[in-house]
Amino acid sequence: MTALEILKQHEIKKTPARMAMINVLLDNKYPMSEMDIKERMAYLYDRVTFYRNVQTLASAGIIHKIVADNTTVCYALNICDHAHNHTAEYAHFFCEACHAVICMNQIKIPPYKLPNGYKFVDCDIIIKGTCEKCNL
Amino acid sequence: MTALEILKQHEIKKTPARMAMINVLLDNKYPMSEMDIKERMAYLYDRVTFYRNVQTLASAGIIHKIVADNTTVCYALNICDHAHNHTAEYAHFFCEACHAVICMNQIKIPPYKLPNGYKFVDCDIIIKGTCEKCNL
DNA sequence: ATACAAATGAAACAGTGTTGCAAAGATAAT
DNA sequence: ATTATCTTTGCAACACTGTTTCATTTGTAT
Repeated sequence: MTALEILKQHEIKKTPARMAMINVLLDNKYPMSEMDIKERMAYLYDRVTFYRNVQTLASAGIIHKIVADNTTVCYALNICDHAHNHTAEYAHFFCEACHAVICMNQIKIPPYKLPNGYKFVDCDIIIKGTCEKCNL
Repeated sequence: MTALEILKQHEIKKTPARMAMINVLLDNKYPMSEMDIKERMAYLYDRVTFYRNVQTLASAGIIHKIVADNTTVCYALNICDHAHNHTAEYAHFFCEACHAVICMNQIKIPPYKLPNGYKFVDCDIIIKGTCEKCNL
């Protein structure tokens, strides 16, 4: 999937800022922070445009936001090799040592039973600890 | 449990700022944001002191931080009516309409199996939706 | 009462996310 | 091709969150 194909498939207009953003995310396997993305977008980067496109791409289902911690927010493409099911959701791992955010494909979000009157929309699971590399 | 008893039990020095903070949390059942707490602490409030005491009280196990969303962070006492087990952890519900953060005692965090090499420390589950009151 | 360590408050700063507005770019119709 | 329209962009300005530094104050044990 190229950035252009992704945009066309979701009927979102192709703009340089969006193309650059998606391409940066395509080039990296792991979820990236605003800073990570900014560093790789160079002159095409404007913070307001970035946040507006985060909104646009997220509500189109192209990317999702991962809040690992209130000071660590990452963005990742919704392309999962292992499933085409866009509604399936997964836990994320946050390494407290290197601050990497990693998608835990193995850990799916179960169907929680909320008390009467509550409506479920979404669920985020953040598992904190130390990652493979940091445990060596 | 009074604020003083809580501090003594954890061998944390009694100071006006800490007493006020714990008392505000004792008076409210639901997790509170910095703003919520500030509004109820009046002249005793200084932001730096607040954040330092969040650290102190959290690492002593008196309070815990709940990151409902990157722009919604709440703090709550670790007093659970239903259990003395401090290591047990629960999911939290975040109402997208009124932004209330509610402890879901019913939903415990299961023992997730991480891939080899990963070390588990902690886990946060945030369930998003709309609450009782907002669904009326 | 004193002495020492811990806690506080103020100023300054960095990062994140938003709003308003004018300019630029894309789209469609004539 | 030209105009009209709508979307997107980029900039300035702002609000909020969280941290660092440092001088001063306070708590507590003796």
